[in-house]
Amino acid sequence: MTTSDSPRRRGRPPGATVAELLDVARTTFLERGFAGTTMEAVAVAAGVSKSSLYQVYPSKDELLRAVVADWVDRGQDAMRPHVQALLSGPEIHAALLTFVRTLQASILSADVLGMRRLIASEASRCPAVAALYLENSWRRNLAMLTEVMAELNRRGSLLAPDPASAAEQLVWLAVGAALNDSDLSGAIHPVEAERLELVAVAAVETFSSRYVPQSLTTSNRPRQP
Amino acid sequence: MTTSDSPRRRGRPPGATVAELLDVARTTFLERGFAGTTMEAVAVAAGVSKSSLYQVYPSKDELLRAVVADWVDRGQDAMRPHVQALLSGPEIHAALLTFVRTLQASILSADVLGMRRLIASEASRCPAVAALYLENSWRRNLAMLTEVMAELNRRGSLLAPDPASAAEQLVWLAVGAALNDSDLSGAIHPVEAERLELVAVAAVETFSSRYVPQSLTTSNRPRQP
DNA sequence: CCTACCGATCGGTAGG
DNA sequence: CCTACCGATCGGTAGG
Repeated sequence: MTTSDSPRRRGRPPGATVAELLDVARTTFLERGFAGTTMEAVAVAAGVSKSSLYQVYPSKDELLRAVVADWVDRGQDAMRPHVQALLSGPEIHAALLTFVRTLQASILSADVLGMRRLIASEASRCPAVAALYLENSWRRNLAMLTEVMAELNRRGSLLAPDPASAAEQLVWLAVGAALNDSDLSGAIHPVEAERLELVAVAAVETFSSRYVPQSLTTSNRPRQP
Repeated sequence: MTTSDSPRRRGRPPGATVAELLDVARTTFLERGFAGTTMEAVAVAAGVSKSSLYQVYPSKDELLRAVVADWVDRGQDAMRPHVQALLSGPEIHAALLTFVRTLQASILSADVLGMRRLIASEASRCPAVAALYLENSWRRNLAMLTEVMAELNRRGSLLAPDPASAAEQLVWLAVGAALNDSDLSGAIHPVEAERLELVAVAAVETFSSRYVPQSLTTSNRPRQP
């Protein structure tokens, strides 16, 4: 009843608890899925009571939303340096291949695939959560890549009058098949590295055929595939 | 007690009921999702008792499996004529564009997107169901397209030493972005036809840059995109 | 005796 | 912060 109770005697600081809560919740969601995760399990794993958990996140859906928002936030700029690297390489073909490999490693990591599945599985029930990811992560990164495509176009390294289309094509050439396999598989089975590398090379080859000016390809790439 | 009771007085023939059951179940799953669908709702909608439903499908998972198996089965050859049409067209560029449009219309139809979401949402819990779709529908159609790519290669209409890679690239250029949007959206919102057509044209353009021999493109397609 | 079906209800669990 | 508990729901089953 009194307000004079010392706050420090009642558990950990809320700030630390919130971060820990989101981490524990994310892990549990990834391991057991949304439906398979109980609020009690999250509370126990985080070392708090169910009541406390509900005081911070008034519903299971709100907890999911917070987990996704936090995750999107923390990964906000993870892709930027790799996209920017496309501008610094002396040779466009090699830079593209490096970028595609990085793109594959990022999008097809167990963590990202798991979050993607979690989000997709609840997309019909929680459209706002899915939209959060689609807008603030996927489209944000795609816009970043589009910007760089436009800059490469200005420099004459690419002939891509529609940089947004070029960016999308590169992404889907690079990860479409593997992403589909993941979405339609039970387990997160990392694609074999060997096959992935073949896909990466083929993606860059096809992308270059369309967008890299002949003058740049002939000198660096044998004409016969 | 007597065996002279006429069987026809006791309910519909099981065969007809099974087909109706699967249809009702599929519709309900698509409308409410797997978790949102109760066995009772399916039974009621089909006009049978829950007990009867359980006698045919001993569990909800088995019902899902049967729905997917039936759906995959019935759509088994839907793609074949469109893939084959790639061989009969006099001009490869036009044939490719027609095919890509058909591919988009098929994969991005409300029905197929809905089933895909249903399957993907339960993929971690029912890997066998997801595998059923991945193998007997997705990969089957892709193998069909690969065969045709190989034939086009033999005829000299394409220069695709790796027809499987070419087939995959065409598919992902055509539907990657839209499929991703659908997987990460709450509702089945058909992509705007205008944007989809732009994607189709761009997909064929990029695919052709890599795989259609120069001799075939220069005569039919203006060099400047 | 059998098959197909129904009304009723159980045990167990989840969010809150 | 915890224990105890609620109203509701659902997959699956048994008696007739």
